Amino acid sequence: MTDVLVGTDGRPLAARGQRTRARLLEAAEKVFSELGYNDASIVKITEAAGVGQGTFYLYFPGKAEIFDCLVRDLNRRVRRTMSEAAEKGETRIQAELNGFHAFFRFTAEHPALYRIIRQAEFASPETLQFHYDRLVESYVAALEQAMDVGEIARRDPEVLAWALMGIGELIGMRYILWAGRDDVSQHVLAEIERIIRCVLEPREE
Amino acid sequence: MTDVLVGTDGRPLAARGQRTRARLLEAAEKVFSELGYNDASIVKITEAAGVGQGTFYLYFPGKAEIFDCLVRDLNRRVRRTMSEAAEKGETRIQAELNGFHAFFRFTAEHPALYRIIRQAEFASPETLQFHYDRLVESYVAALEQAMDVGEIARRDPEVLAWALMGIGELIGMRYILWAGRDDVSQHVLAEIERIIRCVLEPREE
Amino acid sequence: MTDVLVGTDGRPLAARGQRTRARLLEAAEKVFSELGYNDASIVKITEAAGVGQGTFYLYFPGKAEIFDCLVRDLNRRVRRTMSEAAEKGETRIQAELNGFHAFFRFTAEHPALYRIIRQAEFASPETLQFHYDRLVESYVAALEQAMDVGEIARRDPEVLAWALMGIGELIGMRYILWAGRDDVSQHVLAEIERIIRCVLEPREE
Amino acid sequence: MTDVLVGTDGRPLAARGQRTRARLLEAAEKVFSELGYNDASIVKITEAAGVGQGTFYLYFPGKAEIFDCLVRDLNRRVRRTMSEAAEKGETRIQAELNGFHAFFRFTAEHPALYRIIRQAEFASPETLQFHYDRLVESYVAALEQAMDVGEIARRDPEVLAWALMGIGELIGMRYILWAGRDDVSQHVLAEIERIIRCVLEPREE
DNA sequence: AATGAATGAGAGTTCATTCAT
DNA sequence: TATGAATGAACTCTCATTCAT
Repeated sequence: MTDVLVGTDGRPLAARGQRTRARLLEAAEKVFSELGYNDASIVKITEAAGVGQGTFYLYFPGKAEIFDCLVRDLNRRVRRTMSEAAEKGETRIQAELNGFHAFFRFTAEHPALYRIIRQAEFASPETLQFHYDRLVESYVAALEQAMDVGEIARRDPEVLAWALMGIGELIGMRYILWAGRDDVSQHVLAEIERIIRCVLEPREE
Repeated sequence: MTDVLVGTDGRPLAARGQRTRARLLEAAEKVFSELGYNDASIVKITEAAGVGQGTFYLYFPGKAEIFDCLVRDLNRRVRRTMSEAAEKGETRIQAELNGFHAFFRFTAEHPALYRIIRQAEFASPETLQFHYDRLVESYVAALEQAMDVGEIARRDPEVLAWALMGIGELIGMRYILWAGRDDVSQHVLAEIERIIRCVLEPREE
Repeated sequence: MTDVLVGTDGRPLAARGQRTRARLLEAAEKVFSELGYNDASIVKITEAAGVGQGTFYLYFPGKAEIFDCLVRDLNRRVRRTMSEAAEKGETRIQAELNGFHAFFRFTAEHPALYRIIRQAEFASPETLQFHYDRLVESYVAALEQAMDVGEIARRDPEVLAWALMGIGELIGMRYILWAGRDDVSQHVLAEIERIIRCVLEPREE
Repeated sequence: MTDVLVGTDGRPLAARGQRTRARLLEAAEKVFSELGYNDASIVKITEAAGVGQGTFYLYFPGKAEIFDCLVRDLNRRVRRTMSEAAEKGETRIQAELNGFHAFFRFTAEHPALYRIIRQAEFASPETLQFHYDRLVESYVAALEQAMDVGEIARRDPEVLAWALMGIGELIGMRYILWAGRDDVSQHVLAEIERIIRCVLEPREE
């Protein structure tokens, strides 16, 4: 049930058009993640994609729109990756830990997600909110379910979701992006696990 | 024991000069926080400060430098605010909770800190790291001390510090910045407190 | 066997591009010669060429480069003009005199060459040297040949070349540029001829 | 019979003022000769002179005026130097040769003369003409006198003067300025002497 | 479906000059 | 007599976007 792809003029894209569009998106991820939103330029994207400057505007109305498109795409992928990893967890807590780990690996493979997102604040605020909101949505659904069956402590699931995302985000930033690593170390992973367990495990209070 | 302020030419500033420099910094905070690093321009800053364009360059070599200056300034202030609040806590955990709350209030008063920092990734990466590193430093010192006296659970203090900062950052972003509020609600504050307590309280494992 | 013209991006120019480039060069000659290197500005050049400001940078990386290009172009033309004129001389001395005269006429038609060159000292020293060196080169070749066959007095051809150029330069400046004339008067031409003859004619010493 | 020095306001200068003015002129010669007219700036001149920016305008109405003043000053000095050297010549031709040599030495000591003059074309055209005209004047007087007594060949003294200046100018530029030397080599000097002799010596034609 | 030449608003920056002190 | 903070016009250059081909 994939949406049908259309060009700027609203008409659906033939096979060739779809390929060009895909090339542009791929180039955009590369350029945006290397240069950031502002220093990325249409020329650089089209050059990286190997198409003419004007061609860009056949597929995207402008810089902001291809950026949005890219972020939504990355968001979809990170959520799919996380939920797939979570499904393999036997307990709900294990599932969350798996999701966390999947998030770190995705971050390592797509530094773009980070680098881009963090400057979307002004470039495209709705997109930034969209990104976080969708992640929270996924989290909340899983957390509520686990709370209902008593596998994790009962709290406001939304606040909890934002807190967990915050942990993931700064740990990923510090120990993957800035460390230039492919994954967080076993040590950090273990520490994170202990923290997450403390937060989630039900306990007599 | 304040550093002596100097102009671009290296000469110390007279009273009038110091006032102008302060006006520029104030204007810069406003402009950067409203428009973001990239859309902020020297003209806009000087207009907001009510000085001529050329005047800017008597005090700062360029946009990047006034940005750095501003971030360092805000960083100093947020850390001071947090540690002052922490000092009033009777237990160490209470101290951390106070610090968190102070952080939220500072965020509400200086949305600039957030909005600006989050997009410094490309504009001024060292400044971004400087900001987080100094915050972590402060955290780590306090956490280690508390661990030593057994007031909080023993963990890797650095990982813990990043995790706590992550929580503070996204909660502040969601419940203050995006909510346009002056403080987080009692409810959110209470939830956060429970989470922080879980993370910090020593327990038999 | 003309070099293929390329734009700033390194790609060869289509017909339309070549026309625009030529318009810019023509405009640059006009603007540079009227205003001088320093007071000439890209805006003025593009206005004179009837193109947008940005267009300039599709063809030249900057002011210095279009200047260089122009000087090299003029240099090529003045040397061609001089050597064509020289070829019609029956004796070698007559050839040199013809060359001189051609130089004066060229000067009258392209005051730019003068006005521009004389202030390239700081703006573009290599270009200044290039101009004189190539002229000297042409002179030296001709003078050496004539010395070999004994048609002119034997001397250090390089020193002689610089001396002759000096004569041509200041005479052209004084009696054409400053006089605002199309050519030097018969009288001045005759005087110059006598001087040149003295310098070149072989004599028993 | 020195002119009385006045400030911008027209009032004559006291001893202190004269010293400041002299310091400014000295600094200007240095800055102009190193940087050229256009890249020289008032700030640089006042810094080099060790005075405040505003002080400049107490002595000179602007950049163009101090430039003029400097050129006139240098012109006076080069002419004095040349005529003093010439006076020591026993024959008139020897006198001219001495003058030439003095000119080369002056050039070596004051590269400013050259570097500055060559770009005065647009910055201050009258000053450029003034410079050459005064030099020609000196030449013409000497040449006419020598022609009258038959020591040198009779020609149009003005054309001859310009030709001689041209020789001196380009030789000086090439063999002193560009060569970065203190004087022209013996070889070049000898060659120049032969050329000058050819031009000046009376001969049966 | 694709091109790339052309545009012009707006960016950061410099500097001759003024003027209150 | 001397200062240096302040100015603003003008500069070079970039880039998202348009449009004729």
